[in-house]
Amino acid sequence: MLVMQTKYGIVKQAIKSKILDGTYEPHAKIPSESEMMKQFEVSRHTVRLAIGELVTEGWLYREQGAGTFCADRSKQQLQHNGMPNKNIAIVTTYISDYIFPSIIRGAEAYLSDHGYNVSLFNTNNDHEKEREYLERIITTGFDGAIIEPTKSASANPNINYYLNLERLQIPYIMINAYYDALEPFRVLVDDEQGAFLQTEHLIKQGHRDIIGFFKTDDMQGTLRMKGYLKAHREYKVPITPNHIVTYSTEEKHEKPVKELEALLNQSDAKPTGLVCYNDELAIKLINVLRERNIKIPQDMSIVGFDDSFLTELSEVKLTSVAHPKAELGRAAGKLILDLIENGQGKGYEAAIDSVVFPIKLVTRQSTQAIGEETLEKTK
Amino acid sequence: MLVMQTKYGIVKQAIKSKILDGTYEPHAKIPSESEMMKQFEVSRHTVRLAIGELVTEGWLYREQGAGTFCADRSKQQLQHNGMPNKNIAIVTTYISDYIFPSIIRGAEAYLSDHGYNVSLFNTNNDHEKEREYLERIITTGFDGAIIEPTKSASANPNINYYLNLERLQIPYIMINAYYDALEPFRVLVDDEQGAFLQTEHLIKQGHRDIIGFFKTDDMQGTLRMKGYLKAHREYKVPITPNHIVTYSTEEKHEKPVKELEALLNQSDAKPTGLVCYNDELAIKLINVLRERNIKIPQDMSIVGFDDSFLTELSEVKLTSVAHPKAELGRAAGKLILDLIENGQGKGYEAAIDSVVFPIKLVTRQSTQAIGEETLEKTK
DNA sequence: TCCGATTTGTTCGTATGTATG
DNA sequence: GCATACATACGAACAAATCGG
Repeated sequence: MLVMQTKYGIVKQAIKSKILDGTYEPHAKIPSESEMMKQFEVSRHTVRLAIGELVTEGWLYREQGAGTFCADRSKQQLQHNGMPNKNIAIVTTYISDYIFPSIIRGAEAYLSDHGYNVSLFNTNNDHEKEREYLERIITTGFDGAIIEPTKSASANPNINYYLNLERLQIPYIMINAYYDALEPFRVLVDDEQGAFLQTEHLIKQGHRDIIGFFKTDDMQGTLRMKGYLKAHREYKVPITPNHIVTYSTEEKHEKPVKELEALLNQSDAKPTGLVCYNDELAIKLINVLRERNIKIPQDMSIVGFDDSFLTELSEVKLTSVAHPKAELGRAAGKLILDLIENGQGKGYEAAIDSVVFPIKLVTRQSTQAIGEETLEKTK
Repeated sequence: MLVMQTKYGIVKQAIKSKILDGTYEPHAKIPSESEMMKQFEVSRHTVRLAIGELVTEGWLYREQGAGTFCADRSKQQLQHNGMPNKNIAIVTTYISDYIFPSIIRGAEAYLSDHGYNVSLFNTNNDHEKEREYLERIITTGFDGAIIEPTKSASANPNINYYLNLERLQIPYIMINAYYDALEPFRVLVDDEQGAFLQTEHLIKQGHRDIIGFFKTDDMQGTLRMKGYLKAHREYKVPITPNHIVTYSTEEKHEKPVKELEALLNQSDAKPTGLVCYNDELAIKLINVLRERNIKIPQDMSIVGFDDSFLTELSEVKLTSVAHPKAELGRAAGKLILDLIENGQGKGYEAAIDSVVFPIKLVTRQSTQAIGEETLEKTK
């Protein structure tokens, strides 16, 4: 649904949300007009306008003297069912992220081969958008959904929608991250282990002052930070607090670069290694280092994450952590089809289970042991 | 219709009668609200109630500032008994191509905002797959399709499917390229002009031996080759046949690199400039040059195509040709909605038209005039 | 059956915002 | 810039239906 800037639109959306997230069950009475007036601090006229439209759209019905009630859409649904065929929704945060297309492609290929259509939605990491799409998944009648959670590190305001999906027996799985409270089926990469490998690699090469850059508004970032810390503890390397740089999606273009520059300018505990949230950031930081004539890997070792095509692009090939991207999408497609075709009711089928993908380090030229001479590159 | 005792019911009935008896013809303006107030001696609110219901029932439509008009009911019947849902298919060749996500995102954002679901299909540039998806689009009942043609340079064995789409009045548009025989609505970048700009730029800087690399299994590549040739002719620069390197999708990882190496090894007519099919190839070729210690731009100028984020990634920032990617997707979304909601039957509506996006050259550091000293980079 | 409180239904008045021509 | 027309919003009053006591 489009963004409603008008008051009645806000009221309308609020009511509709409570229908879709299951707060108002079919035939249950919704609050009276006067209650709504207080609740939203609007006039009765405005409340009536909102309710009126929902009535004409078939969401509610009114009974004079009695109240306004939630309509039972389940019956109309059969008649109304729009998409006759097999449809799966994929909800991601950013379609454009350099890493996502592979995952989407993997899922699309598998699902297409099994006769399903794949619809794409991207939330731009915005909870509002996520809600809008969950509403659409419920109303349009998708057979299942593959969802990358929006802002997975923070509490999710749309929990009720997910619970309603379960109530309506629309299977869904989460990829890359998940909301703890839901305990959904999921397909993940072992992010903590990944960052552990990044950090361990540098520690074993003698690095002690290692900066970690983590995007912490999603679960992946916080897990990777955990892996970074774990490696330090396990190898008894003291942790310097300001060597951990966290940033949010909005800050990704500015903050890490600025923080690195600040850390390079200070004299004590000069960093010799960088652990990056992903390859994109690593490339960005390499550019910063290049401008300061800091040689890689002689003066600074740097490790990326994702093992994307970016690792091969730079002059110095990037050491990175590899995870199977297309396979991850494929596994997600397989899991959701298992759920649709076999398992009704979460937890029923012991045969169906979440998947955690293993991860490994791919060593290239952007890291070396402290003090070591660079080997001449041989092709 | 039953007798309406309420005032708004009377007004409503009166208006409806005049529609049914032909007093108000389709698209004719009906009296304004204030006129109705006088005529029926009721308040404005009452008039609005009456008109409002007629609008939701599809008898009238309102335009702010202009007036209220009689709807054309004859056409709505056809649309209404069809599918209640809004679904658009996007068929691309490669979801994973670094340039595609932006286009898909642009289209997805626009279509989502207008309440449509977007389904994704990728053909891997395989006609078989394309056919499979076209079948699915027809049988599943999509409202429209945005299609990037598979192997657009060669004849298409699935022409009949496209013709059938037209017969079934399922609107479709093509992006990036199109099959000549169909003359579809389309959203394109001016590829020929783009390659003309690439080549012209080098010629004006004194380059005479310019290699052009073109992927010629799609229309874009052949058009770009045309632009390359046109620039040579226009500036009266002789064309060396083996300075044109063509390759297919399958060959893209190997052939251009090998051809470049072969051309560098030969002694006569040493190339001083490279015109690349896209940025990805340009970066790949830059790596080849780097291994041979050929300096860019002193010894070799190189121009990319797409103005993607890759241009900023390399040590030497890449001169490239820019086209608006997300806007192209957006325009495609807009065009298909125009066709769905307004235009039935191709060619009918003169208001709806194909779009060709302008293109421009973005000069960075990977090109310079023959013999010129490199300016020191200043930040 | 009636009463009164509650809830929706109809109607009027008024004001301000915004798009169109 | 101006008048016109629809869009949104507040307030008030009374009518009609429902429901519990």
